[in-house]
Amino acid sequence: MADIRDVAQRAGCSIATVSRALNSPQLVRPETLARVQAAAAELKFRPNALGRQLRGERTGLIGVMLPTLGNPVFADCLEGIEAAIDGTGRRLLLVTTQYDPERERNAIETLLQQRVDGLLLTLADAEHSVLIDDLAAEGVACQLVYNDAPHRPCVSVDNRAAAAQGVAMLIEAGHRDIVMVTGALHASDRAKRRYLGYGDAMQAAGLTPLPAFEIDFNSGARGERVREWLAQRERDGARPTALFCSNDLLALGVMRALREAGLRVPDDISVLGFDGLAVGELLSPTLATVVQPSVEIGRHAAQRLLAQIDGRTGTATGSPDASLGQALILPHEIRRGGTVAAPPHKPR
Amino acid sequence: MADIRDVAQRAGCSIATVSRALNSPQLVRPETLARVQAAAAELKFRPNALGRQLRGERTGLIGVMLPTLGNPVFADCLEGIEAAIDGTGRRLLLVTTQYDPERERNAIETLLQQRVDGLLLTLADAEHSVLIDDLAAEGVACQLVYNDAPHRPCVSVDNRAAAAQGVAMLIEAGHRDIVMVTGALHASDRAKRRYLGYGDAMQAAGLTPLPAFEIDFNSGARGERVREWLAQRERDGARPTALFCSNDLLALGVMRALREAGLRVPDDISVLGFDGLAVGELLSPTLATVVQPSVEIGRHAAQRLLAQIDGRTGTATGSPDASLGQALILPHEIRRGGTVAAPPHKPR
DNA sequence: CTGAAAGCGCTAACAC
DNA sequence: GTGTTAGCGCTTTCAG
Repeated sequence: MADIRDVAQRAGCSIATVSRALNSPQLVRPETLARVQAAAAELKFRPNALGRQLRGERTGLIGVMLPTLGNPVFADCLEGIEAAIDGTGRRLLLVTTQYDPERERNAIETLLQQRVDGLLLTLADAEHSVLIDDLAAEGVACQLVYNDAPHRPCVSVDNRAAAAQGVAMLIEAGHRDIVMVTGALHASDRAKRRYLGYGDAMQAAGLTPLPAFEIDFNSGARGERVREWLAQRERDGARPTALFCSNDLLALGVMRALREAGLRVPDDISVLGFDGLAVGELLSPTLATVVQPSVEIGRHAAQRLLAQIDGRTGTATGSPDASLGQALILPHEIRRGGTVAAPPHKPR
Repeated sequence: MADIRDVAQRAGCSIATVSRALNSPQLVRPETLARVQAAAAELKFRPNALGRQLRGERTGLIGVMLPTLGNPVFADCLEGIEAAIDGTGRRLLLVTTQYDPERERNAIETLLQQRVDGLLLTLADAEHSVLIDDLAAEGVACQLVYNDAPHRPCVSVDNRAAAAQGVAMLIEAGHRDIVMVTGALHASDRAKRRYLGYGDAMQAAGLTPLPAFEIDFNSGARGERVREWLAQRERDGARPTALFCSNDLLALGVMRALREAGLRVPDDISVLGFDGLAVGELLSPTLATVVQPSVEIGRHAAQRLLAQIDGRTGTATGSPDASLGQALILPHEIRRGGTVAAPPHKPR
C-alpha cells in the first residue's frame, strides 16, 4: 500500500507538500498540486485515516449505541442520524446492547478507546445510570436518544404526557378498563414514564390505574403468556376492554395473541401502541398509536451532537450553547387507527 | 487524557512494561502487573486504539455497507452481523447508500481509508459493478451480502429459484394472470433475478410471462401509482388475479393501495411478497412470502469474512479456504399466508 | 510556496 | 522480566 512518502518521492517533493496538496490545495502551487495528484493517482494512494486521526484533534468518528435494530424504531432513528451526518465527512461506529447494562458499559468504553468525537446513546435506563454522569465529567460530547431525562442532554418526546394523551383517547372512546402491557418495567425508563402517563390519564378521568401487565420481552412464548393472562382475567370477570402497549412491536405481538385467542380487535378489545412504526399504518385494521418522530429524533440528536463537538474546539463562538446540555423534547402525535373502537356493550 | 507514559511513570516502570501488562499479563511479574493496573486505574487510563491500530497489522474494524435500514431486511441482517462479531473484539463501521452507486463508491473508499480489516457489502447491482473486482484485485477481504453473484464471495439465497418457487405456488393455487411488481429493475440485481424466476415458473406452467410493473421506490405517491395502474388494467380487462412483489415492504405498500382501491386481499386479488419480514406474520391476513433467512445471511457473511481475515495472516492453516471466495447459498422457504387464495371465479 | 523535523500513542524487536 | 528504541502514516509548526 502506497505511503505518503512514496507519493512525495514520485512527485518530487516533500511529504509536507503532499499533505498540503491533499488537505489544503490552495496552499500549493498549481503545478506542484498537479504533480502530487498525478503521483497519488498512479500509486493508488489511499490516505491512512488512522495516521491523521492519531495526529489530529478529532477523528471524525461518531459512536452510536442502540439497544437493538430488531425494533424499527431504532433503525429509523439510525436513519435520521445517518442523514444528519451525511456530507459532514463523519463516520458511524455502531454497537447494539440488547438492553444489557453490562454491554452498555463495555460498548461505551470501546467507543471511547477508538476516540470517537462524540456519542449518541440510548440507554436502557438513563435515570439510574451513572454512565452519563461519568461521561459528562470527562467532558465527552454526548447526546441521549429516546431517553427523556429532564436535565440531561437528550432528544426525545415527553413520554409521560404522550402516553397520557394516548390513554385519554381510549377513555374518550368509552373505555374504563384499560391495562398497560409492557416489557420489564424496571429495565426501561421510557416504559416507566409511559406507565406514569397511563396513571395520569386514568386518574384524571376518575379511574383507578391498574397494575401493568409485564411480559418478558425475550421470552419466545409471549403469545402463550398473553393468552394465559387473558384467561385469568376472564375468570376474574375483569377482562379489560382496551390494552395500551408500551411499544408498537409489543402491540403487534399482543394483537396476534389476541387473534389466536379468538378475540377480535377492535370489536372485542381495543389496542393502542406507542412508537408510530410505519408498518402500523399498513395493517388492517391500522394500528392506533402514539407517534414519536423517530427519524427526527435521530436527526436532531446528531445535529446537536455535531454542534456540541464543533462548539468545543470550534473556530470561535466562545460559549458553548447551553441548550445542548438540556433535553430537547420533540412533539408527539396521536395516530388514530382501526385498532381502537368503543368498548363492546355488555352488562357488567 | 492519561497516556501510556503517564501510567509507566506512575507505576515506576517503562512504557513497554505497561503495554505488556495490558496485552499479555502473563509476561509480567504479578507484582509489577498489580502496580501497573493500579496506576492505570488511578489515572483512568484509556488505551488509544488509534495508536495500536496504526502500529499493528489489523484494526479490528469491519466495514458494513447497506442500502438502507428503512427496510427491516437489512436491519435484520445487521443484527446477524453483530451477533457474529460479538465477543471477537471487533467493531462495526456502518454506512448506508440509499442504493446510490456513487455513494457506494465513496463509502467503500472511506471505509478503506479507515483501514477496516474487511468489508461486508450489499451493492445495488453486484453484477455490473466493477467495485468488487477492484477490491479483489487489491486483496481486500470482502463478502457480498444478499447479492447473489455466482462466482463471487457472497452470501444469499438463490433468488431466481426462490422466486420461481413462490410463483409456482401462486400457479398451483389456480392463478394464471400473475404480474410481478418491483422497484426499478435495472437498479437491483436481486429484483432482476427474481423476475427471471418469475419467468421460469410461468413458462414451466405454459403461461406467458408478463412485463414487470416497475414502480419508483422513492416516489411518495406509490399508492396513487398502483391505483392508476390497476384502473388501466381494469379497462383493458386484464386485471391480474395475483401480484408477486419483489419484496415485502413493497407488498405491504401495494396491499394498502389495493385496499384503498376497494379491492380485497385475497378475495379479489392475491399477493405474494419476498423477504420474510417478521411483521408479515403479524398482519391479518398474514403475508404469504418467500422467506430468506436475513439474520443468518448476515451472520454467515460475517463469519466468512472473519475466517477470510484470519486466514490471511492467521497463525497457520496455510491455504486460505477457497470456498470463501464462492457464493454461499442459504436455503429459502415458502411461507404460506392469508394473502394468497384461489383466484376469484369469474367468466372471462 | 516548500522542506525539515517533531511528534500523536502504541507495539515489538532487541538488548540487558 | 524489563527497558530502549524504532517506527506505524500523518499533520503542522518553524524556517527558509
